[in-house]
Amino acid sequence: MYPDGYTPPILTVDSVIFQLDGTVLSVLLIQRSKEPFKGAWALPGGYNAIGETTKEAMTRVLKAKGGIATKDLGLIEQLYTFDTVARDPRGHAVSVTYMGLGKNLEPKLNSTTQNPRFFPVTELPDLAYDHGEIIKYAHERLQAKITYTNAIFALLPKKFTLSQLQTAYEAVLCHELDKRNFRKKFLSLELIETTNELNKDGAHRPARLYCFRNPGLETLVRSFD
Amino acid sequence: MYPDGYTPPILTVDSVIFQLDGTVLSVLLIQRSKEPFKGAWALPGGYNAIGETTKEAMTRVLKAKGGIATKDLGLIEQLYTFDTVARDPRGHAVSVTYMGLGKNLEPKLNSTTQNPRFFPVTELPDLAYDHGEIIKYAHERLQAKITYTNAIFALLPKKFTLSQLQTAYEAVLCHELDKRNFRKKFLSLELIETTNELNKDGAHRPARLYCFRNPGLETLVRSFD
DNA sequence: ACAAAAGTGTTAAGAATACACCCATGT
DNA sequence: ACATGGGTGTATTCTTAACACTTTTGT
Repeated sequence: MYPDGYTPPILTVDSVIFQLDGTVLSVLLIQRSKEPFKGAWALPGGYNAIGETTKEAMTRVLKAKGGIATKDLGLIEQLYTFDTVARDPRGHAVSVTYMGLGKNLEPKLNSTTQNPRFFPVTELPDLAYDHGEIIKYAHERLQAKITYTNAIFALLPKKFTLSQLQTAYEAVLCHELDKRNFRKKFLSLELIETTNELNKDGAHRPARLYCFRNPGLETLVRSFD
Repeated sequence: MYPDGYTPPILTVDSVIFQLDGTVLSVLLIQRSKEPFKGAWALPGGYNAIGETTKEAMTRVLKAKGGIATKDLGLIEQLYTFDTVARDPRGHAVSVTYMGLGKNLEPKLNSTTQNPRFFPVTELPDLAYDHGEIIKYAHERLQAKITYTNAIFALLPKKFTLSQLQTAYEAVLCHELDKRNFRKKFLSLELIETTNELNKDGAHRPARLYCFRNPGLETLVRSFD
């Protein structure tokens, strides 16, 4: 099977799935059904077997344990590979982590899902393994990513108001932005354009809807914030 | 050994070691002594066995095949994990890659080194596997890294002139910078301070030597370039 | 009429860019 | 004296940051 005398460590994948819930950034967690850390909350993750890419394993595991289909995510990115020998009490496991961004995700429950639920990043329960560290790392990466790319699109509906856009930035960055400066700056980047539709949703002036010019990830000409 | 019916892929590590040779950025390659790709140039890399962290494996392999001690590197960073199932013709291998930065590295040859040599990044030979892609990725990461951190320190001697510093930036970024603007900007970041020593090295005015205030990696207050 | 969010401009400070000459040394 | 790289300043443009009121709608 393997070359002479070589035995590899276990390979696992873990996913950090973010979405916006109202004005806060949330992350998908599952509740472990087995030891170790039985009953504790954790990132959806599992084994990566030979013949399967890490992304395939991530897709399979995310569906099975978290009830989320990878194709419903707007952006997926490999984050980091965690491999402290001691991180899994069962033995040496190397975990390749991915970050996924989506919107209005609703875990579809089935016989293998493990109580998937979105938690605000500011109110996380106690977490299994080193998953708290992984989420922190993912959040920092996301904060950086939205300042030099248009990655925010993956957290928003196709058509959105400037207020929604600003709220998304504020949710990820965890601080407030000045409305006039935000709009001026963002519009000057020429990433979005107005549709001529209006969003009438309350007892106030309707808001214009915008959409991104290009569907994919782009690097900004001037970084943001 | 493993949980029920689970067999992991092979785990390998590969290192992209950069240093400056005069005014160009160079990368360490070895010449493969076995199939596949026998005789071709490649990044120093090898198996990562159970019980060994990826960083430990990287250290061991870099010494064995490349003749370079990890402790001689000024900065080491995990880059990305490459795992296209087809990337290694022998079968499914997942490679965790690291980037290392050093200065005046001289491979120490021994019975296991495989003809290690530094090649300018602009003049690479044909490379085994997907190592050309990996080097390109590492180079881009390094370019980004020196614009928002003081990572350049790892490519320079402890004391250096502003011209050496500028040359290092130019070598990594592959484009020229304006001398006056470079100096004004870099000094305003307050990362370096003057020693009162001079570098007398030729038939011209001696240059002041500077050093970094802090020994470790720092994020810049304003990003560079 | 009131509540609620949408939308809008100006000024001042700071940062980036473009650009050319004198200085100190060795030969 | 000349060749070589070291060292320096200013003017212009662009970017950021601070800041408050009017508009449009539903109730």
